[in-house]
Amino acid sequence: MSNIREVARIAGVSVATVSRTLSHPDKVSEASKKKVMEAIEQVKYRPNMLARNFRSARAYSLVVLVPDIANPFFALVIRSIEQQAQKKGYSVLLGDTQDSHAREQDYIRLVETRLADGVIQLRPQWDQTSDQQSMNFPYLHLCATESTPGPCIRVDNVAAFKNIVDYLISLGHRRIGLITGLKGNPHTIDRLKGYKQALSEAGIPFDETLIAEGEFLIWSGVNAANTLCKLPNRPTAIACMNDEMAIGAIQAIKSHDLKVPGDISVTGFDDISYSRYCDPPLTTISQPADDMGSIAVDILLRLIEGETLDEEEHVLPYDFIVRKSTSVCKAADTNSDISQEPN
Amino acid sequence: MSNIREVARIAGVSVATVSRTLSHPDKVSEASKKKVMEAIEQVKYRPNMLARNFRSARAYSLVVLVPDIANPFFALVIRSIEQQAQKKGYSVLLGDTQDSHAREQDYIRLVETRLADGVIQLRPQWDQTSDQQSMNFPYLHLCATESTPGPCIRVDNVAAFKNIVDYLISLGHRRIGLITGLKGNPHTIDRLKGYKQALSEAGIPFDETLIAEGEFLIWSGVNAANTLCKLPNRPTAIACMNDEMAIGAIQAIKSHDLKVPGDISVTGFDDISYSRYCDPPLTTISQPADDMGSIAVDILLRLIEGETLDEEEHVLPYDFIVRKSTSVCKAADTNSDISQEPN
DNA sequence: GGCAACTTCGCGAATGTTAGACATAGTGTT
DNA sequence: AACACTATGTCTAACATTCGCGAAGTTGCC
Repeated sequence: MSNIREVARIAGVSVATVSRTLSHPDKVSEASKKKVMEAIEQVKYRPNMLARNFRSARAYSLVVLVPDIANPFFALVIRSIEQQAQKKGYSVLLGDTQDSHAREQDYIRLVETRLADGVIQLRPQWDQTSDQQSMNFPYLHLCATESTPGPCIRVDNVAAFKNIVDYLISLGHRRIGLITGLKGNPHTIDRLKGYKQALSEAGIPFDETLIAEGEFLIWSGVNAANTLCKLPNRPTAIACMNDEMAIGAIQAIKSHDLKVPGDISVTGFDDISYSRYCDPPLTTISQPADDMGSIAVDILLRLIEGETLDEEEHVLPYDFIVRKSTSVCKAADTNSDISQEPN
Repeated sequence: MSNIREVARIAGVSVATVSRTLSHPDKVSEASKKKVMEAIEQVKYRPNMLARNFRSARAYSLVVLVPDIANPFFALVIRSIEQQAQKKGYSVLLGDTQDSHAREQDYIRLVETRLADGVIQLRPQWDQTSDQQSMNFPYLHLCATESTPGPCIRVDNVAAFKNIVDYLISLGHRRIGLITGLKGNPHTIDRLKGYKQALSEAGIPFDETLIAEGEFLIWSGVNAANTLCKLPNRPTAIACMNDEMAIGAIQAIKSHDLKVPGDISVTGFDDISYSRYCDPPLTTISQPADDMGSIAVDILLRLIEGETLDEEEHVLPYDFIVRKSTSVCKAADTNSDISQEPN
């Protein structure tokens, strides 16, 4: 396999000139450049990037840690990360951790051993104490929450979820079920906060029995919705903490011979592509997946370059999307304790 | 940052012993190993893998080329690839090409420049002539078709699709619509072949007007199904070349005030997770995504090790999954030219 | 013509690791 | 005491590239 020396020999220049031609073309005369390019063409030379990276002590690659690539929202974000990274000359090392701490550590070791320059973490930070002190390398939380320490990008989950519940209340709903993620998950915590804020502002008492725990997966939405449907006084609306659970919930509700939204309104979160095409199409929150990915790469590269950020936290806007899975509460008059003011 | 020399100094052994401890532990006494490990712990030494890879002329990474990571079937396969690769000590470089030839070439260059050891290609091979002669490095087609050259893994798309259409015919359907992928796509070609085989065996003439072209994306399923529903003599069943188009088709059919499967049966292909939860749940073909991924990694690693394969083509089994989106053809008696024999 | 400033390029060092050749010391076996 | 074996050290080479330094050449200006 041809190397830089052979190219230099054929082009009749020094090894350094070949190197400069490829890495700093502005420092080489046109004549030399031409000779070098011809020699490269002739022997089909491809620079050995392993050597280049070794010499420059940079891997030009990023690790993306994701709990599950099969989650369509994560897939969208990663698609955007990959695109922006490639544009900037970086590769993406995919780390699907399946929520395993050990697997995550394996990928972090890639940075410690110089095989990657930084990490974009898509899993939210569960416990504040554990990791961050040891993360003395470029490390960025995407899909972060209010409690995330260090550099992060996020949407305002509290406000977004409050937005949804406000809307359900404006439709006359008073008994609003909630399908959460796992209890300790920061997204669960933030969105639950939004739910409670909306209820509290409307003067609706919080009712523990209307809360069902899920795991952000379709089947867990099915189970949780089944529980809620069997309540003696079942809710007239169910807000789900993501679209997948909402899709599962819709199926479960239908299996009880109830109509969506006629008997129970349902909402999601994320706006995955299936939300638009399920029956009925889902009212949900859209997060700016593309922007999140590209901004994350830009910020991480600045960290890699050694810049210090003016502000660690970047909060991006979300969209509230009303589709057909929500409607006015038919049983509104039975909850007559509060006057409703639709807008 | 600490290097191997410093560890050797602190442990009071030679550099060679440290290297041996980490790379060939069986050649080092327990006592030395202990000293070395303690020194490593003390200075938080992490071997510089850039140097190791450079020295061994191996990147220990694989490129996975995928047309679109947001396709849930591809996401499943990649999840499996990543898992198996990590188990074998390899990293996965994600290359989402969005069907761009240029982006694909960029990733192939990673192998030419030694930053990756091999490629797993999830896009099927469109034109036989273009690439393969230049692929003189470990290169493996996953999701391949009958016409794929070189090492490949696939299911029998022809037989699988014939299986679906056979089933529809056994339910009494005679006018069976087809929503394809793009015309030149090898998956389209293979599955169309299966469709035609099934019709031909049943003595049903092929009707060009029942074929609608899609792009394997939800919205294209919507458009194609709209076209088929507006036909003067519309089909009683629609076979779709993947689940996403089937999900779109179901929505479109419902928007024409038709029932699925009452008026039109619908089938998919891939068995993505939403197929089980859409309304009605989808009759479809399940491909062994996990096996495909792990087998692909195993084979590619053998190619990287320089082995020659006994057989280049690996055909894996598929499952035919009957759910609720298909039913007996109500209009069967109007197609009375052929006696039906359900099984 | 002389000098400064700039451009272009070659030389040699340096990067961290591993492998191989070989020597040495220690241990246990015959 | 001779031998085999293991564990370890020493030393050198190798990997392909980049970078700092300085030499050589070119241009511009007075």
